Amino acid sequence: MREFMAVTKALSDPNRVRILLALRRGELCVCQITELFGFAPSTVSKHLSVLHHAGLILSRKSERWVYYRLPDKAAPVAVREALDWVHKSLARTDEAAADAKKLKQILKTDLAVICRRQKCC
Amino acid sequence: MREFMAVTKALSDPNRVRILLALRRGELCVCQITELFGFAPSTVSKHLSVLHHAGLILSRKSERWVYYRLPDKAAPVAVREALDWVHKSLARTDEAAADAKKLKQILKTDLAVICRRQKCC
DNA sequence: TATTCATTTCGTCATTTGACGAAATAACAT
DNA sequence: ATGTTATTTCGTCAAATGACGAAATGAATA
Repeated sequence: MREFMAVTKALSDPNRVRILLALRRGELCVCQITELFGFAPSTVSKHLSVLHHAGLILSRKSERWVYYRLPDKAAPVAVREALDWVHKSLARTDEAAADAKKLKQILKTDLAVICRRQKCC
Repeated sequence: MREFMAVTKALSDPNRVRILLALRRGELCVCQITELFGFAPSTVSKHLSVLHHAGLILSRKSERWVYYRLPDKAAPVAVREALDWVHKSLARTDEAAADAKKLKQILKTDLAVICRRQKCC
């Protein structure tokens, strides 16, 4: 029950759900997600922490960056079913399409450039 | 997306999830659920309203009482999958068992008696 | 060793949430 | 009609949530 509620609470914020959808195509680092949403890095980090704590995403550190990704088949059943449900319900929505489009542009740009962009202004 | 978030927000409170589990065996009226949880009737009513708004439960009025129940197969796919996920994940937990046990006692008692019990003390 | 930099943690603030009791509502009983 | 009663709505309050910026962390680089 505790774990289940961690998942439902994680899914109860639309921006966290957007993150799960954005990760569909593969892992992303924090600054890419920050760029996609236009939030402060600390805000994105907190959302990622909630998702991670619920087991809905995994993390990996490489060079300067922390990458987050969806778990593989080995994930607990409850987690896998939750993710399937999210994707089946929302993958074809306008919101997911808009995010996917913006993400495509972000992925064309060098990581270091994106990260530095968030400091100024 | 709006509807999906209505469902996830409804599922993000443990007491609302408990209500969904309690309805597994069949419809219940508000005062039976109130008796089961020990909350104020207004609190239970609010929870039921959130679940109803998300499409996770249906209501029916009969005599003095309002009965709530889980939707049938005709429910939207997103709703049905959410309910399946909840039940598959939690039906066998200790919490669900404890509620089911208490509910069994409540169902033995006359409705009018249960409702009146909530007024006093 | 010191610096840089991506990320996280912490403190603050406005908003939302979940609890309650009191009052309103609506259906039934007298 | 009047009163009873189950449920809902409303207003209030404490606690949780989500946003931010500032400061801390920790790994890579100079």
